[in-house]
Amino acid sequence: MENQEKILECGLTLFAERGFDAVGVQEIADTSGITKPTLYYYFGSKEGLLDAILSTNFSTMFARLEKAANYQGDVKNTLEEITRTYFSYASSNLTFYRFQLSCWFSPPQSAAFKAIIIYGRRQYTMLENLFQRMAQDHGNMLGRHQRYAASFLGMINTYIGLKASVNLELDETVVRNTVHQFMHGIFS
Amino acid sequence: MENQEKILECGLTLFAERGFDAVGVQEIADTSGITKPTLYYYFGSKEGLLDAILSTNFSTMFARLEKAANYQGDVKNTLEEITRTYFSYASSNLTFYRFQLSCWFSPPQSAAFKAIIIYGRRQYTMLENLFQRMAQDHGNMLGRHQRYAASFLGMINTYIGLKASVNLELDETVVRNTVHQFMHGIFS
DNA sequence: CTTTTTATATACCATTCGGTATACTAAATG
DNA sequence: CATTTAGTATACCGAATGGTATATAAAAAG
Repeated sequence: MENQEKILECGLTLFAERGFDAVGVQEIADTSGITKPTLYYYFGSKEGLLDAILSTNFSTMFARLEKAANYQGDVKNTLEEITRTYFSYASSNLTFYRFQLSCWFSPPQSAAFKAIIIYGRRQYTMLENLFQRMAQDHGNMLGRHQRYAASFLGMINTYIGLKASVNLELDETVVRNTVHQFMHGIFS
Repeated sequence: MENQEKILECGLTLFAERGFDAVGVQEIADTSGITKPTLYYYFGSKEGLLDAILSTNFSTMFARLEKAANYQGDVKNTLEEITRTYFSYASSNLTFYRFQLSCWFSPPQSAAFKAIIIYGRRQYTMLENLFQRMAQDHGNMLGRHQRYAASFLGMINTYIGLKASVNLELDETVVRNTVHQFMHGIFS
């Protein structure tokens, strides 16, 4: 494997285990089998490495999500497809997904939060736009797209958390239950 | 204010702003208007200070929660009372509540996570016991207390998150909606 | 009154931190 | 062949890290 990829992979692993601030650049270099100047050659700084880790991993996630968010009139179906995509991506990229969540919940002035905020906003924007399109067909959803986006993503992340903490298998039943429960919260 | 309390307060503020690892002991001492040996006299280590911050703040939260978790046959009422307690505590102790959440989502080998794990477990245990008592009256809840506890707390934290991100007022309506939505997820 | 205990500060420790100046090598480019 | 460019390593930097040995002052206890 190329040195650059090796650094990205080891960086993610170490950050996900102990956190961005607790891992030193030296340790990342040692684990990757390279030296510090090589790391700085590719990523410029420790935060540059974090940015690169988030950027590369999120790009594949967003690619899948944007396909799933293709609303054509069927609310339930679209929300299920998005939920399925989140569950599937989180299941097969659990290290990254958990790390990304830890960044999102990090203190507001921490490096981890500052680095992830654009990707968090991008998820919200995608979901808000989706709920706005849905509201054109369902008047009772109007003007609530922000809350829908936030609570929908919160619910998805709750169930992804259940996978780790209670060994919940994120199968098709859970997908349907999640969306069913969310829509009941909306339409009643 | 006593030096000890001052350190606890400044420590919480700084940790909540930038994270446990990113804040140095020296800065906490300076902000508190004391010197490092004084901090080490009271708390022994940086992690000792973190433990003390969590311990003192959680003790009041658990005191309120355990009163609220007094199930006497009315599921809806009890869950609403717990939700109300969480919302109320989080609203009036937002700095601590957000910091506590950031610790809970921290990487598994980080100091922050190791320090908070016993309080996280205690919340789950309290909720699991509650759902187990409820299952004695409602057979269809049997054997699911772990998932109920995790998803209930997840839903509560999602709505507390909405307060910060979308300015959602956590009033009585939200309390009832949260429990209604959660129970619909259970009973259908 | 002496002694112990509590609470505080000065000054220091070794180690690690993120980051870099410099040199070297191999491959591509002219 | 000469030169540039990409990639890598040695050896170093000042600053900050968590933590402490020691001294001191006041108060409590004998």
